[in-house]
Amino acid sequence: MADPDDQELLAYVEDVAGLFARDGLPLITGRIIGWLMVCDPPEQSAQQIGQAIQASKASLSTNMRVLTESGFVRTITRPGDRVTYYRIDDDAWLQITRRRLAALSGFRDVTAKGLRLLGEDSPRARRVRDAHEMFSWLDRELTPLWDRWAEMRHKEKEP
Amino acid sequence: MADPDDQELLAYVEDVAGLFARDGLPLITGRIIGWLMVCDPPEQSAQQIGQAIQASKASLSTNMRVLTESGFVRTITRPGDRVTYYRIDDDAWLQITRRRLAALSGFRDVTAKGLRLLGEDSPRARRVRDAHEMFSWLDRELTPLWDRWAEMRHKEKEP
DNA sequence: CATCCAGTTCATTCTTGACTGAACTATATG
DNA sequence: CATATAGTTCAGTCAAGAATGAACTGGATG
Repeated sequence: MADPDDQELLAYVEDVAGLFARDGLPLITGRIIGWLMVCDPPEQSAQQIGQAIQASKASLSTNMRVLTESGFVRTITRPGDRVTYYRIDDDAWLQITRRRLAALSGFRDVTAKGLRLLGEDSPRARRVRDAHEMFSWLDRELTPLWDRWAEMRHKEKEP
Repeated sequence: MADPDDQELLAYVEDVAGLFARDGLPLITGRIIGWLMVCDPPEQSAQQIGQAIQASKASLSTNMRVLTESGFVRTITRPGDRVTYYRIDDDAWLQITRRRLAALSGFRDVTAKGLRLLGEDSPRARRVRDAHEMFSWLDRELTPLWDRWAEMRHKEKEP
């Protein structure tokens, strides 16, 4: 438990990668995130990551760029050291989740457009109208939802 | 507005298809849903759908099966008529959204597994632990969230 | 300056799965 | 019964994009 063997660790990394793969993300991207969640130390060079998950330098380069640009992974550099180290952002999962939920705004926008196209009150627009009401409601729920999370987190730190 | 021209309609169908494509769903699947949201009448045969969105009989057959099996589309049949008509389910978007949110339970399960692997209280598990707390909390929020939706909907019908 | 190596870029390979045509099954109609 | 057509199935085609090897860039070191 203090030191889980590599095989278990890698199996777990595959589990994490599987989560992302279901949403169409490349396996390697998911593996990197999975590895950065459990590796020791938390900071790893591209080479270390590549060895752990068996991926090429080129793949690492591409994927690390995507992950850092999207804010899920942070880079650590030291003067006099060409090597860049990567660490999962503390809020990576929060951000992933928030973005997934925020994507629902896209649905609401499309239903809104549909209403304009068919006429807000036309009988033909009923299907679009029903969906639009649901997405609008959900969107309004999301802000207070994340407010509650922030509040809860705040309380935990100062009990 | 009463009768939007075909070009606008098809452009809109592509918008809807785009929403689904972002999650890795085939374009045709999204087009079918999009078309069934705006078509007149709401019931359409596979042939009608195929003509509208320019897809083959074979594609229609496969996709209609997937969509009906997952409960997003309902079939309508009439005695003495070999043709099956399809209609979008009234709760299709609700179901799609609920399933998307429910998928977050998968994340929670994986973080739970991670904690068992690394040891709940070990410093090394901190990253997984933080994520697990967030997903657990979110999962607990979802039930009351959908309860509120049911309640709101109920009130609308009986003011 | 020469060397070494981290990291990037790009052309290429390869896998995956969406989509279709065509053959086939089954049901309604004259 | 013969015909026409709705719907299924399946082998084959094709495109998208994930992953890589190899060539290249640039900073650190002796």
